[in-house]
Amino acid sequence: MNDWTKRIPEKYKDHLLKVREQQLQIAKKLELQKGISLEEVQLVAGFDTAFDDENNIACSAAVTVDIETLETVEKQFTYFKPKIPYVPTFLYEREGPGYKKLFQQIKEEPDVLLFDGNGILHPFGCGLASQIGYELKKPTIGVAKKLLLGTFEGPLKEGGYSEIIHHEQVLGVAFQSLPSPAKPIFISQGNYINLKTAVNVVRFFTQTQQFQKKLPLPLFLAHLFAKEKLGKE
DNA sequence: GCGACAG
DNA sequence: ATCTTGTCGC
Repeated sequence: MNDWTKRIPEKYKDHLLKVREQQLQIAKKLELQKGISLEEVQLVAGFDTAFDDENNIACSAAVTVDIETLETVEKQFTYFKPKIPYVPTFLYEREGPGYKKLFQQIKEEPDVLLFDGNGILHPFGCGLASQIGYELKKPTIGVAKKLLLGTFEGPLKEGGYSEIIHHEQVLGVAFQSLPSPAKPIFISQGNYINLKTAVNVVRFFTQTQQFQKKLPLPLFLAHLFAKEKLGKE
């Protein structure tokens, strides 16, 4: 049995243990069977955050891309002060405030939101993407660069994928978006979307470009934009 | 038994 | 996440 409470700083323990309860409650209410279908997806927004610990400031950015034309239709950003440090399994507590503020600034309603991190691929079934999808009532997908938990059959060939299993449950998919030396990315459902659609959306945005990228285009662009607005090209 | 641990 | 040079491979 893993103990995910051991790395919680004493200072934040009271608060984070309450958040843990919320995660467990939200996990039960997620819509993961039906939700949006690929045909209904037109605008996809990628969200990412860059940090400047020196000045205790962070910048969250969102870039919305049209799935048909691959054109950027909107870019937004906002600054905010992180309230807690990064604690494994509580990423939402650190980056969530920036995303909620940012979402309100978006004018053209996206159909799907992509986040750096996990959805249900989380020890309590409720990662960053799921928590936000629940609060905003929007279809969301989590895309992580490192595996938080679970196992999958590898090695993967370029373009190949494999289910991520944990406690005999399929919690996501490992997808080899780039050739061999590179590690795969880990896709999981946030809310209001099924795994198949989530994987198709991410795959689409990593392959339909002239230059292959590890992360789906909206996330790649949001990452650049957030860093740019923090003055750290 | 200890430790792993999204960004 | 972020700090950063050289270095390996196609």
